Amino acid sequence: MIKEPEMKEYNPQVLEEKIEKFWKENDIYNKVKKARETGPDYYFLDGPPYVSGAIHLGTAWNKIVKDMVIRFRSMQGYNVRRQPGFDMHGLPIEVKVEQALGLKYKKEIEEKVGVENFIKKCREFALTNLKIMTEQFKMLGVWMDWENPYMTIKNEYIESAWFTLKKAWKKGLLEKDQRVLHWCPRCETALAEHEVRGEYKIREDPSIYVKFPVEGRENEYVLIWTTTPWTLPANLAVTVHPEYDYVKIRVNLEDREEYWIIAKALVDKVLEEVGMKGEVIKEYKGKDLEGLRYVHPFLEEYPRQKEFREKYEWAHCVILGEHVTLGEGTGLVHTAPGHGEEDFEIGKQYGLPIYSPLDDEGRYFEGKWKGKFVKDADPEIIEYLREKGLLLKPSTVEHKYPHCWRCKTPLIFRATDQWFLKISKVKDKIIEENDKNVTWYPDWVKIRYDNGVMNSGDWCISRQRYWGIPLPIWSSEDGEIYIVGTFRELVELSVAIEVNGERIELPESYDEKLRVIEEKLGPEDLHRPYVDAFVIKVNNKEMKRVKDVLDVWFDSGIASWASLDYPRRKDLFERLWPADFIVEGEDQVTKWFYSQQAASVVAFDTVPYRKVAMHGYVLDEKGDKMSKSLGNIIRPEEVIQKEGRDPFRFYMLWATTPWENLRFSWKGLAQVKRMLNILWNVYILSSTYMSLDNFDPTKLNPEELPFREEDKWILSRVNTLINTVEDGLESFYLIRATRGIENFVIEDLSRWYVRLIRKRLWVERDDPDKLAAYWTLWKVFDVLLRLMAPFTPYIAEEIYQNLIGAFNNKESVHLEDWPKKDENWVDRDLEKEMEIVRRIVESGSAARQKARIKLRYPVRQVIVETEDEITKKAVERLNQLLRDQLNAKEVKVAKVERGIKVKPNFAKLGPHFKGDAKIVAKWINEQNGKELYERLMQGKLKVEIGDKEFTIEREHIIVEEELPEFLIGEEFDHGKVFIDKTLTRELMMEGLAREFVRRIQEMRKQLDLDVNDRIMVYIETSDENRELLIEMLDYIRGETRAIEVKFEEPQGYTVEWPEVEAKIGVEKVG
RNA sequence: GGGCCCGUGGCUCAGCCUGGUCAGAGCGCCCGCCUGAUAAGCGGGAGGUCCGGGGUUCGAAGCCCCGCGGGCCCA
Repeated sequence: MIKEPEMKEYNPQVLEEKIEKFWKENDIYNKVKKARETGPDYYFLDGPPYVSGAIHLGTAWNKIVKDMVIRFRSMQGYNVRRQPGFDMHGLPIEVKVEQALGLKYKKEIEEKVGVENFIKKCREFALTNLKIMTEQFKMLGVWMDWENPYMTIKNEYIESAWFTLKKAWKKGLLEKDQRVLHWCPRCETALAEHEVRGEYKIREDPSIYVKFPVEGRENEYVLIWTTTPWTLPANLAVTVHPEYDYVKIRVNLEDREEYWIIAKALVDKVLEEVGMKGEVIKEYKGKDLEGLRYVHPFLEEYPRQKEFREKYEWAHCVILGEHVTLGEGTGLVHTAPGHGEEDFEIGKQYGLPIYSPLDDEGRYFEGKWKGKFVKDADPEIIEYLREKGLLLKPSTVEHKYPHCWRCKTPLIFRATDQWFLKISKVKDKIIEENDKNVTWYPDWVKIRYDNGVMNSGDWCISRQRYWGIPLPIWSSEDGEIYIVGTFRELVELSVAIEVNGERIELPESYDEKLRVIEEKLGPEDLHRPYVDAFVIKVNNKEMKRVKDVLDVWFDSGIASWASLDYPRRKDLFERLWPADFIVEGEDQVTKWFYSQQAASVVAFDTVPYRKVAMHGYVLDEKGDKMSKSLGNIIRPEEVIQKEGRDPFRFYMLWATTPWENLRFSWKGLAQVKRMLNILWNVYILSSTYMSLDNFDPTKLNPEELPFREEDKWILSRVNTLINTVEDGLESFYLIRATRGIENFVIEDLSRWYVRLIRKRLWVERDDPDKLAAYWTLWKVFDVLLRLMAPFTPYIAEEIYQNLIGAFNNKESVHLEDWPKKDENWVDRDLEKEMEIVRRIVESGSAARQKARIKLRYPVRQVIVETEDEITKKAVERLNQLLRDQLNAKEVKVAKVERGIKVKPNFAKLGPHFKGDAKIVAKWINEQNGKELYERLMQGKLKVEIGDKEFTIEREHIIVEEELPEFLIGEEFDHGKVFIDKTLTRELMMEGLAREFVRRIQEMRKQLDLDVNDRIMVYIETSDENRELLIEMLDYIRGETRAIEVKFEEPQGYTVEWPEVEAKIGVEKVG
């Protein structure tokens, strides 16, 4: 049974709390899951947010999208896997914990607190943040398995990573290699490409030109330029482009002449910068310079350089490289293979040593500046070069320089030993598999993605840190390695464990071993330092673990199978993998979308998801990023507290096409809230009447109900809406779904349908006409609430509970099936006609306004003038509706006869007839306008006026249409609408009666009477009014639920109404 | 420097794929209406070089090219 609604006003916060409670008490979430258990599987994979501790609008947007998709698919009947995930390892947490423990250097982790304690703190920190974030997500109404999230720190998960790496190893895709990488001297670890992305910041560095003396030639130099003087001790060559032109120039110094070798194109620029003059004396091609030897500036200071000079053929020589550009510098590039990517590559080609005299903290470990941090060495090196006379005009330059994404320390390039996944070998496979199996939303993201894949190199997966998945790589003294795939394998292969420097031999049998291990190391925990303790024996060689941990991006990259606990558990993987759908922000295109495909192709030779969608960023109202420094951060909690969860959710899916950035605007949110408020009002209206009449849709047979055209129309519209919403969701063009709903609620349902049926609802007794309207409203809600449930789960539930649930035998709207379009109700023509009718009503209202006739006063007729066939049909079929809405006694299609008024066009007459213009004008004014117009439309007209002959043309007159005075017209899309403003006595009577009714209603309201209360009405008014009203008393009684209307001294509640010259009294009866 | 995306009234955005009904909506502003959805609702009005410039076409906000500005990613 439909109850009178408890809350008359839409208050999201109160409503949402109530619904939360309802869901909780009745365990609706689990019932929804259970209801779909037998449906086809749908593997939704949550991209794991990093456990930073607080969600922001972007993360909220992300989860709202996901929740909507999950609810939608679930209603469609899928058994949706909805496990949330969290990314819990990695440097950010280490940095936070280091701060909390007051540690300044990496060393202190091992020396001061110990790895075990450190790991413990990291775990606690990650778990605490996970809890906080879970609560925040729940608060958004996101229905996921919060009790059972996947966590990258669990043993099962870690083992999954081991399994993957073992696969890579077996396929020859895991290699140790020396590589020049970004290195953070504070965190003392290498960083991968993707960790440096977006971390380039403007920074001021030295900019110097340095002269390298050419060996065996007096005063001759090759000229190089650098912004990292600290790399000069590691210089091993100078690279020139083989095809570019180079020159030797003679430069005059105070006491001598010098010869510099430099790129031809840069001569003027460099000379200007160093403030000298010179002349070209010789030209070369770059390739002619190959092999030219120079004297390294720090031969004495770095004895190793002397060794290199002797041992390597190409050391301290000019070499050739295609990567040289003429954008800046001298065209001769200082090359240090230990400190630059391209330097490294070209160095390898020429067989040069990879020299990098730095330790992990970025200090020289040998040479003149031994113990000095490189950036601190810069000024000293510059000064030293000056003393040696090798420096030219030092200055500084502002350029983009990469920084550590966690601690913001400037990074250095450094050659180190690292472990790599050889993605270069499977790149083509990634692109191919992606092409074959994955649908991208929107489709052009695929182009962006492919470009990203083609640009990426091998994946450096090792980090010299603690809080991460330990690399399962064990290595013997002579460098042989073995990759352990599971914990079981580790135990099986182990021969000893090392605890606190003490070696404990392990027994033979597996169970015995396990017992000893547990006794000495505690329960299984595949983190450091636990795993570091194992000594294994393979091929009769003892091996110890390589101390590195994994890049966190690898953690999330394996989520599609690791979250299923594969391979420790097989069934889920076999049933579900690959994932059906993932969706993340646009920064993930070359990150998570990529890391997953890369890891998956390595492990399984194919890609791990089928559909992938991308959304944008959340910006502030002005389009700026939200940041602490700008002070423009808006927290999700704040939004929810101020406006509510449903408005927030709907807004985020409504504000913009999902792949574009969303400018968060309170005004936009208010607009959405208003829409929901309107929906709420329609609900209040419906439920109030329905409860009063004990309406029960199950007791009616819709086939027997006398539906009016407007009923059929809104039922057609709501069925069409199913398509709109579904298409929007399927194509991830979410705004089409949300705007479709908004438009339906505001325009179709509230502004039009409710307006049309108002009077029918007010009728007493069980009028079939009223019941048809009830049933229609009810059906519209039945469909609409299901369509809205994924977007606004709370309000949909609240309305559903009262209006629908009891009759559908469902406990919650979220247990309902997604509605199916009922073609029987769809009537395209009717929808078109109604659209036209609305336009006609609008124009009719505008005409009324022009004529100053209030809607309360009926008009005799409305004439629609049109040539459009659909319009003609519409006026015919929807005639009653038009009459009601326009408050007209008759509405018809007809041609309005117009008079034609013709006036002389002086602007044309003057120049043409000169002095006679006035005579002609006078003549025109004397003619019958219509006749003259028609004759001129035929052609020119020769007339005699007085004794002269004139030729009059069409342009000499101005034609005005003259409407009958009683008509007021207004245009609409397909023609014109005319209001007949003739007022008859009958029309006056009706209008006046309605004026009185309105005022009596107003008084009922002031008295706070119930809809059912009966009243007595007393009217004191002018004789004319009384005379007009006397015939309308039945009508007035009916409208106001009055038992009697008397023209006598007002009694009871009495009000003066000067606008209608009346005093009215209202008295409640009974 | 490269790839992809975006640039429409004061504000937030549709429309662009499939060129042609005067370029749409909401908010804000101005003027009205309605009054048992009512601390709501409705109508009307003013307001736009559709980033700029070329081109294709009978016709371009829409298609193509070149710029400018913004975003993400890469270098």
